[in-house]
Amino acid sequence: MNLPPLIQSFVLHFGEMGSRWGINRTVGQIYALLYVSPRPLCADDIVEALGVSRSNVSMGLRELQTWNLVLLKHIPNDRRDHFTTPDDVWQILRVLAEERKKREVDPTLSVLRELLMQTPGSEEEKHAQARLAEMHGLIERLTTWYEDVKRLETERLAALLALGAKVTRLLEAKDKVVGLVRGRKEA
Amino acid sequence: MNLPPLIQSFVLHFGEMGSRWGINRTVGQIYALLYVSPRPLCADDIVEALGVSRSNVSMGLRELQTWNLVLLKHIPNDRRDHFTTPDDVWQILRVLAEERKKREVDPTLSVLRELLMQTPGSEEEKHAQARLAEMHGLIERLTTWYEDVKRLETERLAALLALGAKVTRLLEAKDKVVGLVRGRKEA
DNA sequence: CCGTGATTTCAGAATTTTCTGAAATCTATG
DNA sequence: CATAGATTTCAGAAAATTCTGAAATCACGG
Repeated sequence: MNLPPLIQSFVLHFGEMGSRWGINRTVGQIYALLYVSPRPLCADDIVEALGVSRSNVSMGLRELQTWNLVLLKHIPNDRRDHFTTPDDVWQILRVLAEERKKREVDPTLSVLRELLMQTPGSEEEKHAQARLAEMHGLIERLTTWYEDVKRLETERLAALLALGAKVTRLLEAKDKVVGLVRGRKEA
Repeated sequence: MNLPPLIQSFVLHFGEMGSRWGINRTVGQIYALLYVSPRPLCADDIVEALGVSRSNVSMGLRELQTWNLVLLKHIPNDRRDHFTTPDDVWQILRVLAEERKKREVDPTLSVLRELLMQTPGSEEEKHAQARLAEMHGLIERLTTWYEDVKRLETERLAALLALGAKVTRLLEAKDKVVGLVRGRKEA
């Protein structure tokens, strides 16, 4: 690997981080490299930059494509495929959330649903099912919330984030208004 | 492994899922088992239930403890340590969020900060730094939002979740009110 | 402070994952 | 449709991780 020091540090860190997630070191490094690169890179550029085998890069790019984390760009008069990352970081966040949900949450949800359909054969299983129901309930709330907010445009989403816990003040205000209206009606 | 079928399915699924995260199969299984168990289990109970070695269970429990995902319970007149999971699923969610942040987000944030302090040595590094700044900005927004909402009591948090994207309507309403007030003042 | 049982440690075995190089396949062009 | 360059596949090598059993340590009651 022979990269400008700043870029190298970032790439190495991402590689390590990658292995703390499900993705392996090389995949993390490829992603990081593409992320900071000012222009799309072809597979050989990556081989050169990271010092790993051509086939490893091919597999890594493949995996990143299944994650929708890299895009294929064609450079005029060059037969080779070139790759970039989506350049809007919010877009990246969305993609990441979507993919992780698909891989980590959805399968669990469907197993839970299935197990909750079964008739428990003992007290032990009855208790287990109650616990599964709790977990299922929580995950379902989280995912419907996610389905909701993921539709927001970036700007609104950013506004929401910026507001943070202050939303609860809005909520309180709303409750008060609703309370007042109810009170008046009931009077 | 010799468990009631419903429990076994859950335990096995969690084991598989575990390896999609950073934790290994056994750790996932131990967690799942404790989660559905009606009473605290000791290490030997787990060995028996999962059919893995005693030392493996010891290491697994250790790891789960560093994640704050299992609690030690003492059973009167029994020298052995017994373990459970926190029983409120919201609590579990909080713990999980906190730990993942600590392990996956914080280190990245600090690397980014460090790299952003450096003086870029070339156009390439300059561009890279700009990208890092974008990433840093996004992550920072997300974490401050998280720091904010994690302080909410469960009930408020649930209310917020239930509201989902509808919060934006509240936001719009607020904007309108503020706008009116401003308009009046300026007039 | 000894003995008993619970727990942890740790070196190496077993397993899984990652990576490579050679061969196969694909694809645009003359 | 032959060729050359680009890309992918895949079997096995290399590396990393997980798991085990034996030994060490710990901790409590007598």
